[in-house]
Amino acid sequence: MDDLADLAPARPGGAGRPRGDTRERIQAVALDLFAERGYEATSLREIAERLGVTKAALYYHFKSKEDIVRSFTEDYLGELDALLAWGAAQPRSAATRAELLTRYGDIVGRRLGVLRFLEQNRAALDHLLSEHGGPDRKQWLRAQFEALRDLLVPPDATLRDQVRASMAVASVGIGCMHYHQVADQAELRDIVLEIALDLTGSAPSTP
Amino acid sequence: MDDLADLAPARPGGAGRPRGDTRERIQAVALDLFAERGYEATSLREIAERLGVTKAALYYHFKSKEDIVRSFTEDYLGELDALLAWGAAQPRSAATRAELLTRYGDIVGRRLGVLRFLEQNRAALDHLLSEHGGPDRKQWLRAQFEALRDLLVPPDATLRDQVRASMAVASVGIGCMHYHQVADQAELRDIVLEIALDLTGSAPSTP
DNA sequence: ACCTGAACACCGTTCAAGT
DNA sequence: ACCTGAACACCGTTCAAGT
Repeated sequence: MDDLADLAPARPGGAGRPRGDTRERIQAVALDLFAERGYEATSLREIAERLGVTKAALYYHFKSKEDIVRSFTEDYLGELDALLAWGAAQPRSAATRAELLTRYGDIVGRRLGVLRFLEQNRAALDHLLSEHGGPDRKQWLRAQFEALRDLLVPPDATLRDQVRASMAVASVGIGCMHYHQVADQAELRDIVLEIALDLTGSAPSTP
Repeated sequence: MDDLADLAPARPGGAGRPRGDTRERIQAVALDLFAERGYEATSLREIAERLGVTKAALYYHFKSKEDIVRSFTEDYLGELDALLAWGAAQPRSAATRAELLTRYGDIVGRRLGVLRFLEQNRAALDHLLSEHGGPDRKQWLRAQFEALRDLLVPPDATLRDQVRASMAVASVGIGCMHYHQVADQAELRDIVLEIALDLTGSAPSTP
């Protein structure tokens, strides 16, 4: 049920296994509470109490509340950046579009917990992610969203095609997230990609 | 600007307008800040300072911070409830679907500021709107979203058709909101509705 | 290395008191 | 009716101190 398995601490100190798993437990509890009740509405006291430590103890593992968020979002954001870089280097063909949407679905599908957190905390995020990437990183998520959309349409696309490309991107994210509890995730992926490809297929109005 | 006290009654019977417009100014400033920086991240001190009053003054006009939110969301939520009630009483035809999506677009288009606030503050909202409607009103927005979706598909619809209907609803909201700055809003409405109707049109797989 | 206790300024909320 | 000043418990954060 948790997708935090791949969040290794990457702590220095040679070959010694860091026996304290407190850091990872903080991440797991925080992602859970932040996604469910919201980032601002969740206090560090709640997180600490759930783990049986004091508030101050959290500050040994993370330098701030925002830092906890970064620790489980940066991987996702990095993968998205990589996808955008790859897409920018490809020809703007139908095959590229299909590949972009498929890979995007993979990234999203692998980190549904993080995506749910992002969706639920949009307002808090612009303020949170200002460190990631450049300096003027307000509206970060939106910028990434639009970058992906722009790879799906020619630079001079009509408003109609832009909107349709936007909805293609949104379909993948919203579809995977909203239906994350369905049994057959492979079927869901097919459905979502069919919608997304429909929307980016040129076919202006011919039946 | 002198002292001749206006002993005006200040309460002309029925729904008397309080001559001070402080209440509405609070609403406007709050909606603005809540949508931009987020509900939790915006303090009452900021709102009060912008209006040149003290924090405590806000509590004369609203009984809590949440109450300010309710004051500008209840109209929108009421209209949605009315639409759902209307839809539930209609036959589940293609004409009804088109009408539902069109009316939904009208409601959304008329209150983009509120919708933007709702989208940006999803996490805070479940906690906020627990008063509205019944007692167990957690996940309120989601419940309304799914109710609208369910009016667009038969009760035994396939997963594919359910997902497509979800995306139809989402298209209207996201499309209107994401492209709220475009000049020709009528054109946008047509584009968004075309997408939504495409997605709810039965056409299983025939091109 | 890992954590605590006490302190800091700030938050939403209340309330007696002013006009 | 409309607003203020001071108080309340809580928040994120810091830091000297403990093991």
